[in-house]
Formats: sequence, structure tokens, C-alpha cells
Amino acid sequence: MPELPEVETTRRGIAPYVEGQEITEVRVRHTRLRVPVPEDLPERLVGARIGTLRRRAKYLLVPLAGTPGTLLWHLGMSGSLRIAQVGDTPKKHDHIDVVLANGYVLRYHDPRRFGFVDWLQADEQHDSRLAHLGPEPLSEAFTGERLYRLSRGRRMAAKPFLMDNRVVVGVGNIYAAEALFMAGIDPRRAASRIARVRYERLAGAARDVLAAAITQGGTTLRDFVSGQGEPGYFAQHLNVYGRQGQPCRRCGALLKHIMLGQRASVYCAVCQR
DNA sequence: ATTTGACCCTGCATGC
DNA sequence: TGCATGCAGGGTCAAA
Repeated sequence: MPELPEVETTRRGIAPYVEGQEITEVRVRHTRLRVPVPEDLPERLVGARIGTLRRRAKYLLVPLAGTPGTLLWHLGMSGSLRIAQVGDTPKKHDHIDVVLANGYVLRYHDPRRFGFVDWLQADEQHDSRLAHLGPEPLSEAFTGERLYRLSRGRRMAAKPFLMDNRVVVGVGNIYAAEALFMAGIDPRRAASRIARVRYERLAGAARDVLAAAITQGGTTLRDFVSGQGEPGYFAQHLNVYGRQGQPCRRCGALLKHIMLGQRASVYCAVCQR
């Protein structure tokens, strides 16, 4: 899926086309997403106006202006939201269309259907999906000190620890691998056995790599596209993800590939300790 | 309590 | 060419 930079790229890409627009029609072609599409989606959306889009972790929040209703949209592993024109023929796996008064269509595409769209509980603080999320990685609340404190007594490997949404949100498989490389930390190292100063480096690395990826419009591996259908250009900046067997850009050693928590992990055994 | 593994689903690359 | 296998930007739940 889209990790945080890809969701943020999507939000920025579609916002100019959808914000302030009235919804004139909703077409649901496939209701069986990870969470079934709410049956009342069309009737509640049609006639409503879209407010300012927000993002929390990898969720996109779509408020309906002047009402307490807000859509919670998650792109799963293979989901994308794109701007289409009225009349563009839907392709395979284009599951939902939100037709707007300006002639554009917000179109949801998701081959694997791990994503979903659902109503956010009126109170964001009490929504079970958002309530226990850790801080945004680009916020002041995300610090090396926090990583250090939460890691005490945790035997799990550093990489799955960094990908734990209660620790910090939005860091998925690509950017966890990249941040650990930048910080020189072995992804297998027990979280409890990493010193405070090294966590400060890791927090800084995670912030830097996510910010750089947003600037580049995200990472396109197979199928990620922005709201306007553009790929992201961060893939060419990846140091380790997907580069197993290739030379480390820093020391030249061949990058290793292991599985950690069911996820592929690539790292440099020389630079990461 | 923490941690691991299975699972949701389709598409694609690989190997026989 | 066909078929089987395994893996892919995530998150949730049960079981160990």
C-alpha cells in the first residue's frame, strides 16, 4: 500500500478537485471491501458538500461540510483514489465513483480490496480505528526519546517495532527499511537493545525519509499513482528496499534479505549493526 | 502482556 | 503453454 507519503500525495492531489464540491451521484460497483461498503453511502453522500480533506496515519478523512458525517478511507495495500472525468469508462477494480458537480469523478481503484471506506464515529477521539494510534511522524510528538521509552523491555526486532502504529503511525515496510539504513541500525536488533542516542538518529531518519518521499510524490513500485494518475518518484532514492543482492550505496557490500514479522527486510550487514 | 502467524484478495514473476 | 507456488506499500485477530 501506500504508506504515509503516498496517502499524503493522494490527499494533496485530489483536494483541489473535490474540496467544496457537491456530490451529485455515487456508484458502488463492488461492496465487498475489507469492510463492506456502508449501505447508506449513496443516500448520505448525494447532495452533501465535501469539506477540507485531512489525513491521520494512512487514513484519509473526508468531511461532509456542515454535517457531523466524515468518511474514513483507507487504501489498503493496492488502493488508489484518482480524479477521472464524467464519462471515463471504469476499468476493472474501479469499485466506487463519487461524482461531483464540477464534472470530475473521485474514483476508487483497489485490486486486492484490502482497503475500505466507512463512516467515522462522530467523535474522532473515540473511533476504535483512530483512538489508539501513535503520533504523526512529522509532528513534534514523535521523538527519539519516545522511541527509547516505549522500547524498554521490548524484545521484538527494531523494524516491526518501528512499524507498530501505537509507537508511530505511517511508517510501513518501505520507509522502515530506509530509516533503519539511514540510522545504521540492524532491523533484527531487539528494540530494547538500542541506545537512546541511536533512537534519536532513527527518529530523525524516519522524519527525513518520509518528508523527502512526500516531496517526490511518493514511491511507485508497481501501481501507486497520485490523484492525477502520476507515479511517485521516490523509488530511485531507495537505498535498501527492493535492492537485495545489489551493492550498498555506502560501502559496496551486497545487501541482505530476510523475513521479519512476515515482511521482507533488506539491509546492509556492514553499515547496520 | 508481548509477540508471532494466519488471513483477507488479486496479480504477477518464477520455476517446473 | 499450463499449472503451482510465493510474494506484494496493511491491518486485525487468535493463539502461543
